[in-house]
Amino acid sequence: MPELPEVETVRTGLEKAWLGRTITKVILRRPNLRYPFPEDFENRLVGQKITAIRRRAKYLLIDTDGDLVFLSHLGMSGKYTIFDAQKVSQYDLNIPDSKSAFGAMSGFDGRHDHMEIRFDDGSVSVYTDPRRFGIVKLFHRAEQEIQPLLSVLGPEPFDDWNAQIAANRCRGKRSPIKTTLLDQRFVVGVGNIYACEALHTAGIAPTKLAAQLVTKAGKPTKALVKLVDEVKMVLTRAIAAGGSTLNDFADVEGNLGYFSHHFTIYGREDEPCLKEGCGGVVERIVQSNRSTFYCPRCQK
DNA sequence: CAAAGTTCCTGCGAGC
DNA sequence: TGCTCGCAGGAACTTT
Repeated sequence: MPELPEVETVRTGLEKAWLGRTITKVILRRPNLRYPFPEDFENRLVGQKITAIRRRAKYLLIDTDGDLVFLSHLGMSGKYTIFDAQKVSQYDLNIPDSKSAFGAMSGFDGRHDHMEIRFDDGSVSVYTDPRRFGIVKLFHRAEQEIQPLLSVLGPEPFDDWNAQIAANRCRGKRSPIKTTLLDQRFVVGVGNIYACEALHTAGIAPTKLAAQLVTKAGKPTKALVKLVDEVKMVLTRAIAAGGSTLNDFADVEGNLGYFSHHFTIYGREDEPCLKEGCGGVVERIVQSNRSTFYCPRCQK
């Protein structure tokens, strides 16, 4: 569940469950996700009190009072499920650490519950990730600047990004604009779904070359100005939708997924374009090995 | 067959 | 012409 809006929703949920709490135990049920878990990960976290939950791009950055930063990326299928103390009391936590006590959760058998974090208030958070594309790192706060994963990132869409900055990046670029949107050096947080959505709303063909959205003078075209605006809009709306589903976050069901009811183009191949008066039919193409959904009629 | 993400490798074109 | 550099596109990771 991992584009910026979903990560931001998770961030808010974790803030609610973790902030001010102290970690009493960490259990890992396998040696790695995408990368090996950090050296001595469990012991270093025990006794640490959570002082902030931040987000950078699609990364969650959890600060502790011992000046550690616990970095968590959800990959494609990672999620956290929060069990409060009352819920936890329904489970037997004294079973061997190698086995998840939360097997009944989310319809899974617990096989993919790779990490368990217990807190001093009796709550337990379980990280589940079937595909294991997720990432976990642990470093000192002072080392954050030199983290390779973070140092390559481009601007946050809301804080540091505008049409001129986008134009500077698009200038001379021979990649399609869809591919460019997915490039986290161009702008962070946009993934396959919201890239499709923003291009549709902005009326721009995903195959259009990035360079075509910049004038000879290096200024953004009207289309690029609109696109930058639509990216921010679609992300804002999705965050708002996520915020409204936050109650579900603490639910044992843990069904915090994409806010798919709001998609106007993604996943709608062969269905009618929803743009007012367009009458086109949604097509699916593949760009850089990713599906792109668009309307050939209203996206030029 | 496809899937919401990211890194790494290869191959190609531009330029010296 | 030949080599190097940088960029663009694709494969790979994994399970359902």
